Amino acid sequence: MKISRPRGTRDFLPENTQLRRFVENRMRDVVSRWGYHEIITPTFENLELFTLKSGEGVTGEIYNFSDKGDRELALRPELTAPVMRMYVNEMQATPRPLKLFYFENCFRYERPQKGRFREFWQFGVETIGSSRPDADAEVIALAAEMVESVGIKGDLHVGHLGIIRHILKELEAEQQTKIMRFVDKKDDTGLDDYLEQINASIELRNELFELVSITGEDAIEKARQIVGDIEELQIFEELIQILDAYNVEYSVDFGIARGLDYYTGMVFEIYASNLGAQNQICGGGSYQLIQLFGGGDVPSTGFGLGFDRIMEICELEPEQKKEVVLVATDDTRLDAIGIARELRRDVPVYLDIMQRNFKGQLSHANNIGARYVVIVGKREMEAGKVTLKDMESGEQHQLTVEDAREHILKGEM
RNA sequence: GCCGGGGUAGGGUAGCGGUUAUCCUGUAGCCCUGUGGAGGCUACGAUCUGAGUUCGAUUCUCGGUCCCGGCCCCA
Repeated sequence: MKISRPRGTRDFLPENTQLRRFVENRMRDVVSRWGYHEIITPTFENLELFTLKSGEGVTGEIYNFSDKGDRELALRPELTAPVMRMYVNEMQATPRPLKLFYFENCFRYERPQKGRFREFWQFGVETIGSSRPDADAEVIALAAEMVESVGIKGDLHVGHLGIIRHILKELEAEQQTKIMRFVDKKDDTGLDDYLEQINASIELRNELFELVSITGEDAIEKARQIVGDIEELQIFEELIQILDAYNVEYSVDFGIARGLDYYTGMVFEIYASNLGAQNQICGGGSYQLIQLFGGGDVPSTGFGLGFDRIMEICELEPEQKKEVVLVATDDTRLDAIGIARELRRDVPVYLDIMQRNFKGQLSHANNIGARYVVIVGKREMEAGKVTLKDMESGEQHQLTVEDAREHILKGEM
């Protein structure tokens, strides 16, 4: 009987894995150069960690289970909450701000479709301890650079929840949430109907529609005409100035609502084309979660990148390793191991373990696309040398092991 | 949770009521025990699953499951 993969999971074959690691390392390079440090949290947590902050619908997608001690656990559906939990548990006395990143798999019980799986990878960044627009801008600029670093042209939208909330502040919390949902979905007719239903004032309606449709260079000015010179707008303006200094391309979009309610101020999203319905590759903003988990009143800003979606559209190609196949005969098999050990100091060496004959080894080298073959035969051993063969041109020379190694490293013959 | 389209060797496919289930590719080996890629030969290897209809199902019907896409959702 054949056992298949669980639904929504994937196997990554060598070629694909190599590409994934390559892309991952590109992004890792970027965050490291920005002074962020990697952390690892557990694959599973107490279920409560994830149910505490989220609303209905969300909890239904958690992979949860009880263990043999009847503890209610859950495979992490995301990493922001675990990171905040970690901060509260053991990093509260660390000098602020903290600049952290992670690259881990997450699990959600959802219907798989393009760019969406039950096990997926998230690359994320969190800064903890600064409520300044400087932190927000840095995080946005970092996200933009990471996306760019893997050759993706993303469409970055930046907004601020404080501004739309200012318009809605007279309404009940529940009504605000509903409105934000419509705004986030860009569902204007649904929004209009809802405003009608709750008897919203004409002013509010006009302001709201105007605000979410603002675009262009003078977005801040336009917003100011609608909501007045409120504090949130000043902060947002400062953020925009810093973003300009980073030389990041973006559009102001007050219609970003980010679905959930724990975001407090700045919010942003990055979209990519060619991804069907799941075109968002990155989302983030500033939030307050630490108090919820029993810590102090510490502001944070962060984002998560959907790594699998990035892989879906990423066109990078990793540099091909110059793999060398060592070909030996029966009587030189043991000598070959010694030579392999020398070469392996800096080139990947493939050694036969099938006791294939000479021809078979060469043929296999050809099949796996080896660039070079190093022949270790009786004749070579007697001369104290090896034969280096270029599989593309067929050219070959007898050289010392050291010379062969240098030729291979330089990629020449 | 809802709506479409699909599942035949490892990969790609043909057959659409009765076949030894087709072909290509792959892998292993031989022809060929110190020189790969071509060719020939041999071996390996498949009807997603369960029920029903039928003398007979890979083929038709229904359920399940998995894949692909869309809706909902998306921390």
